[in-house]
Amino acid sequence: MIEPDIDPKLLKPYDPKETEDRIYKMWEESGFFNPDVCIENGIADKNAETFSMVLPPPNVTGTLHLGHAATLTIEDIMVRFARMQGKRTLWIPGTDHAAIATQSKVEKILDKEEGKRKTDLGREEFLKRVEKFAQESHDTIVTQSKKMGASLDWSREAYTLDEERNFAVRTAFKKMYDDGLIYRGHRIVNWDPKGQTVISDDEIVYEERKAKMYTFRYSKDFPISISTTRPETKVGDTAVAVHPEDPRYKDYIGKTYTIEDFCGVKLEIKIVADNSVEKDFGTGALGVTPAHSQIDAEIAFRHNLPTKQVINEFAKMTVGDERILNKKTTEARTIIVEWLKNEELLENEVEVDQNISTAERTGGIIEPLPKLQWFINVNKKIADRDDKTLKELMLDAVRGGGINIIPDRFEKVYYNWIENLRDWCISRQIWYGHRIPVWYKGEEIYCGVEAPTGEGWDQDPDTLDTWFSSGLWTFSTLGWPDLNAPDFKTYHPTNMLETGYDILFFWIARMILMSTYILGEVPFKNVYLHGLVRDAQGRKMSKSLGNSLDPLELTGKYGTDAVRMSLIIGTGPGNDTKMSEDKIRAYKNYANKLWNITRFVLSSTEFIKYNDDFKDYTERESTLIEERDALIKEITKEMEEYKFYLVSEKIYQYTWSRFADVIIEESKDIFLNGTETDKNSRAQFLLNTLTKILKNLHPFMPFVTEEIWSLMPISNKKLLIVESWPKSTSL
RNA sequence: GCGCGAUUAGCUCAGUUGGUAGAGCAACCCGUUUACACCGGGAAGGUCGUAGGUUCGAGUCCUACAUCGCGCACCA
Repeated sequence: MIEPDIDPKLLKPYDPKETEDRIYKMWEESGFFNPDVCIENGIADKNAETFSMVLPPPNVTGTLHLGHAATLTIEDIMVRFARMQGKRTLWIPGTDHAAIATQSKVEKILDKEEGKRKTDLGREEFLKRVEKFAQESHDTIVTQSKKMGASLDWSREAYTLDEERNFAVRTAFKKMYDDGLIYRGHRIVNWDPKGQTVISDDEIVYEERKAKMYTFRYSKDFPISISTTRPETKVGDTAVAVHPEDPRYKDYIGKTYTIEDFCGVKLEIKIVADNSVEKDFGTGALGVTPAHSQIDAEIAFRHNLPTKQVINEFAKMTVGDERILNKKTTEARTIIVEWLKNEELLENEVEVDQNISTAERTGGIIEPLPKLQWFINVNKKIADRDDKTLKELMLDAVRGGGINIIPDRFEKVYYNWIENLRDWCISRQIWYGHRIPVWYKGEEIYCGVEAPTGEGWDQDPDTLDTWFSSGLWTFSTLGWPDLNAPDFKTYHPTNMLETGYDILFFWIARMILMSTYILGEVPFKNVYLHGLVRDAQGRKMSKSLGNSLDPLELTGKYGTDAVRMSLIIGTGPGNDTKMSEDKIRAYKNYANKLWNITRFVLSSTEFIKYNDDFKDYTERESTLIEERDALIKEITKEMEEYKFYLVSEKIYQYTWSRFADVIIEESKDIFLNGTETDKNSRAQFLLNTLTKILKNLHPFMPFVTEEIWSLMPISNKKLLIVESWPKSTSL
């Protein structure tokens, strides 16, 4: 049955290796990833509806993992669908400098390979190393993204730390500074002794551990016992707080006790009454350490208590005699507990579960310290924004319906986060990042987009939290601060922000903050949150478990289309996806099935000339078309509702179980025994339906569909990537 | 402590406004003069986490509870 003039390619199984790079190159050369080119070529009307989206910029800390592959796939599906609908479609690529993450990665490499620390190199030389590393990571990321088939407009690629973005950052900072939203303050901050920097509340990861809670008195004649899991901080206590209504301690309120020798340290302890103390917790009395606890600092503020720092940036003791001075906090703890025992001051010790704060990036145990840092005030009323605070702006953006979050249960999570939000600490004591645009000269302070003129100005040595620049991403990539930049005018607010739910607070919330404040408009109209990619047993993929799958290895083995399908099918928004090689294999087979379907269809319909407008279908084909078009209608609606997991499965189902197993099978009989009319009708139908399958499937499996498309006997073909999404209006 | 999610065939998941359960993978049987063995045909497999409730009717709605996972808060 196979005619000799069919493309010989089709005689062999589908070979993604031979196909994918060639196809991607063809797309790139066409320029169709760029909406301007699409308009020039009449693919999108110059006034067509827009669809714009930024790619969540991957951190330049190495290579892409399956989570990135999932992001790229979901977004590429959205983008290809929009493009096929004739929209002016823009998808912006970029990478994130990821300040702390990148710097600590390079520090590790430097230590491992050369046994050096960053201070051995100095700021300038160290930064060169980081930049080199970042560049290499960037190149890998770009190659991998292309391998996934992502139809990103590379001509608009951006970096969170490049010139344009730096200018945007300085402009945004200056505006916030002038509006009094950015301030410098002496506060208890989260200090990471390992990374030697401050971090924000959101960069803390809690780890549950067993700890000992000790109950003791400062001295024999001190009237109240207190409990703590950190006895070493007690050398910094300046008060004991009790509940005002607690009859046990009422008589002591207001008195001050001097403890001459607490393991070599003299203490002045005042008894204060504070409503924040719970009577029923522990002894009902709380030793107040204003310098090393956020809550204690608040109590100290209310009662005007002195603050006494006893721990430094290296988590070592700064007071006491040789027993504890310069000792690590953990060593000092043991020593003080021993001392309490010897002095018979320790009343009991109990094992408790404790959540310990660690730094997300370095794993260091957080040491609360009083430090002078830069903050964003989230509770200050902003005159330009109807006297709303940043918190209120962020709340209103979602509550008012300007931003729609999918799945919507995350809206609650978002509200909850905002309600608990405190001022955002934005300064970091690391070298890699945007330098704070503030200069000092003696008592003078200057904030500006450019450095001040004149002699003797020193720039603040700190850099900004990486999320500060990420927060500007939807508009800093579109030409802002130039409000007349064509991209900014055309594509902002963006239509969609698609990312993993794990960075809802880190990133999405910050973009909403920046955009509603700076521009007075939302950064995006829709948020689509996908889940984590897990292994077949549902475990998180990690190097230590040895269960992580490398996307490049998988695409090499099974083809990109198969990997994409397996990342989509069975994955609703907000739910985690389980990945296994078995699953990918199934879709590799599917790509090949499609290939063989094509082989049959092309070779058995060579006797006709394909006519896209063919009308003389027999009864049988008319029924089949009705069925097919009902499906197209259904999946088009689901595409618009972002239900890609349903669409991909339905197309799979139709092509395999219906088109191949039933329709093609019965076609064999028709071509053998049918009338000329029957044969014609069937041949036209097969070709017509195959073209529709290819179009519907293209966003999901772009490579194999584009390759087959090139073999189709259709006149006036464009590349499939810019063909029109099928309308279900035929007949 | 507050909140969220999950619980449906061995595994992964669908199940739209309530009408007595579906798909893929795996396993089982049969089949290669066939577009495709990266295949076809067939059969098998579920008291829908538990207990109540609403309803003519519940996998679907309501209430408890259980197990797992997650977020936030607390963490003296």
